[in-house]
Amino acid sequence: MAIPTFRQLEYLVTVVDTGSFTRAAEQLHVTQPALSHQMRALESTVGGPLLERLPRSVRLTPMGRAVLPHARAALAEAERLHTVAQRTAGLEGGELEVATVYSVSLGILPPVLRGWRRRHPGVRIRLREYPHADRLQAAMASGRADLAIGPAPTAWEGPIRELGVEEFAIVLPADDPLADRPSGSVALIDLADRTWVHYAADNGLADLLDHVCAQAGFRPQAAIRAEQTAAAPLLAAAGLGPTLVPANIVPPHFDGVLLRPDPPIRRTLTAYTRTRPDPLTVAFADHLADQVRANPAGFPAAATLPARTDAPARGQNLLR
Amino acid sequence: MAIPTFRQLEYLVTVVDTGSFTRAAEQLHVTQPALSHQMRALESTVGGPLLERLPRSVRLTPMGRAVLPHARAALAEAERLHTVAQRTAGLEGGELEVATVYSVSLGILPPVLRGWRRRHPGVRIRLREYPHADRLQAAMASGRADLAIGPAPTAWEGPIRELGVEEFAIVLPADDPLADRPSGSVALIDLADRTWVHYAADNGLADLLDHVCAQAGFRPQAAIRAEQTAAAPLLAAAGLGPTLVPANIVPPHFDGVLLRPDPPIRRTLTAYTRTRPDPLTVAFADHLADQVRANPAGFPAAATLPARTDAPARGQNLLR
DNA sequence: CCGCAGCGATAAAATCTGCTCATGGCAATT
DNA sequence: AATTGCCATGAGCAGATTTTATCGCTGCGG
Repeated sequence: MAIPTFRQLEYLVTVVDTGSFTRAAEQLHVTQPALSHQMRALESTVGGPLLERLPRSVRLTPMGRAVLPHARAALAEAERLHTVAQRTAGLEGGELEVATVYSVSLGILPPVLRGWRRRHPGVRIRLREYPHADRLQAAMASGRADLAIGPAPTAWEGPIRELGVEEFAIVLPADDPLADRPSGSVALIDLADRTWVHYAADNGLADLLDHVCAQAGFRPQAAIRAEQTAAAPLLAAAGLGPTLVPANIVPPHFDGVLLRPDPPIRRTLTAYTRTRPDPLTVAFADHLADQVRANPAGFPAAATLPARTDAPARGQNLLR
Repeated sequence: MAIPTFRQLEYLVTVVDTGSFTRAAEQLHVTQPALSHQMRALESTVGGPLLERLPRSVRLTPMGRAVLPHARAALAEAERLHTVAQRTAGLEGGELEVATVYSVSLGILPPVLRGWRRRHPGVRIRLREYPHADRLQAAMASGRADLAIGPAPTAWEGPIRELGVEEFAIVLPADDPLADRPSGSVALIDLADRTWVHYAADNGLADLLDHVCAQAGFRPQAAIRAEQTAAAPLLAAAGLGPTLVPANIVPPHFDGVLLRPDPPIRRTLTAYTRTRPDPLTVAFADHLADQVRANPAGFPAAATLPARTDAPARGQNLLR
């Protein structure tokens, strides 16, 4: 089955709309014989005459009348195709798939997404969350998202963009003996005999907590292992034990206390892709980097952090 | 603006559906480089990458995801276009525009259309009626319909197909002194002193009546000029005066009398087109000729003629 | 009636497009 | 390390599309 060309369909529609081969050829900036040829070719393709050539006009045959609306529709879809491509290239449309770890989607991402939505209301973001940076990296490697945001990947060959440093805090209840230290900081070793609000085994923060405590010379005993990252600071403030969280995921109206670990605990955040990213992904990464630079992921000023709920369900479309 | 080709869109869709360039190329019976080239060309046309090439798979970019549904839709329309063309060529679809004179649409055409509909239920007929054969011919010459049915056109260069002869009858009321002639015929001159049920000036039957009466040696006085062709036999049966009608337009349950004019008055009916007609028009004309040959437009057997109403409005879609 | 304008079809030449074959580079698997 | 899987790129060729030139037909106006 030979298929018509968009060119032929465009010729047909223009001949019908102008009422003549000659005027259609002018309008389309081709010569009349080219148009005549292509009309013949189209008629051969569909298996019958579409136009009756009258001395001073043309007229659709029954087959022509049946075919014309579909010719128009196909051309309209091609036009739409072009329009959505342009809109995506111009950051006015399209959908971006972003993958990240739980803590990032609680911390730095919400204000970033808010800013993005304000500037590019036509672009949708689809977010996928992973509990552990390793799983994020594996998903990204296997083609799961357009852009990953999280701790720097290991042995990654594609483009990596450094966003900044995420700073961690110790959370204690307000009435803890260490809560009102003038320095506002605490050495991990001073919490060695505490039972901790730890994290579920598959959460990357569990590894991090174990690692920094090991470096301080002790192994943290778990009072509870939080399944949801956002629950950890709340449980710690409630007195179940200290916990370690990225400072910027802590809610503003928080009845616990944040102390700086001494020495400080930081983690570099990056945005990375497999290959040279497409324009929309580049634009989003630029926006992300600008926002994080303007609002470093350190200790919160209370006024800058909005109220939070639990992490959104996986794959949920956050915007629009 | 460069436009994509259907081929390129087909390539895109197949790559996405098969998940690989190589398998898509196999499925489409082209080589992989051809496909690779065309994908590159398509991406250049739309202004950005549509596919991310992973080591063992491909993945749509945001722009690719935006574009894909429109690619599918355009291909679907091309397929529909082909389908409707085929259906029209196979007499299963399409719409035919038929032009005729009032008397034909009362007489020979209804059973023809009924038969056509039974055999080709998917084909629609659009009927246009004209009061006079000259107007029918003029309309046809100016491109008004696909096919004309009526008296043979004068000085016509296009294809003409003879259908047969339409026979005329004199209509009188049942109690007319001439009503029960054993011969069942009457010479026009015997009605010379009557006032007639004539036709409106623009009706071709007016010319015909005047012409045949002039040949018989008199000029018919009009008691009334019927605007609707179908009204004439009814008015004559009601006693307003004799009239002359194509025999086959007379209703079956008719309380008037039909007499054969002596000598007989006949008119050749034809189907004609401007140029060599398209397959659907040919098929309809064939059907028409067959039907008229099987049921000549002469004096009716009462059982074969259905009840009738007034002529349908112009341009009304008769079927479906 | 004739000349001219309007209009689409056809042929030949020029140009463009789409495909194949050959090959290279990279990643994954054995 | 060798092999397989997979896409990209370049060169060449055949077919498709367009342009230029011309013809034939119809309609219009003088």
